[in-house]
Amino acid sequence: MQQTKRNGTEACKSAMSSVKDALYVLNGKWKLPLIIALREGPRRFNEIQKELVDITPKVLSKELRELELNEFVVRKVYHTVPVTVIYELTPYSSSVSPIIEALKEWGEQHRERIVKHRKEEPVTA
Amino acid sequence: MQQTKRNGTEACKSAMSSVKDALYVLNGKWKLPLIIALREGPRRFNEIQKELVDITPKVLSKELRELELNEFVVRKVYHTVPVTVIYELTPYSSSVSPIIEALKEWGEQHRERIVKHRKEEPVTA
DNA sequence: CTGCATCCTATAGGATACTG
DNA sequence: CAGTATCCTATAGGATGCAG
Repeated sequence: MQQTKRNGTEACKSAMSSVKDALYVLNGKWKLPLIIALREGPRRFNEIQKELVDITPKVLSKELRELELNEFVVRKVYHTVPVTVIYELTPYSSSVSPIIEALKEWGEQHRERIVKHRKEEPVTA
Repeated sequence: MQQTKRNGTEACKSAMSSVKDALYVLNGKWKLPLIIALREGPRRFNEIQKELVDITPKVLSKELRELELNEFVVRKVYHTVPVTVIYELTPYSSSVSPIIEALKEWGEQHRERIVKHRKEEPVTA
């Protein structure tokens, strides 16, 4: 089976669809930051909201539900008065650590790169 | 400096903001798949469109412009008739490879996990 | 405290048709 | 061939207020 035309190779197609799957599950602005926050330990709704700074309760609630569905997070309810709800990571959630590390490394380096570029340029206007 | 309350640690905050930076640049459905496609070699607009299957010219055009801005891609124009335009990856683009690899690995494993779960469950309704 | 209900805006992304 | 123009929908995400 020869590859005369410049079609995508099988390896490429496979990589593409796996990456798409991953992006589909981890999409959005908050999923990964949320997991990062919970890596510090189990947290209550309000605590999480404070750590993520700009997230509204509605969005946080939705994100937590989606993370629960994908089995990254478990929700534990304690029948105190008033009720206490604790969110904590599952063991499965640690499977995304390599992704988080890669993004973290890259984000740091990219930021440095941007800053350096700015310095090399004359002041604009 | 003691950590009595359950505030986010500095390490956590730093990780979170780096990851956010990365997500900001690599956001959307197509950026990473596009880079994966171009790893096979330089491509013309229409060739890329075919490989990404479902992308429309408008969206492809926009994504390519953004990748160019972030210096992942260069656009080369050849003044043939009709004009030929080639997109190719820059050396800098390879800095995202660890991210792509991590997502690819995880996407594969996650898919397997889902399939296995399905098998273990009785048929729904 | 832990969210949900409601309303709203902005953006992503798609369909279709068209131009140099 | 390599896009642009126009129009459209769906979704993300935010603001505010309220309920158990």
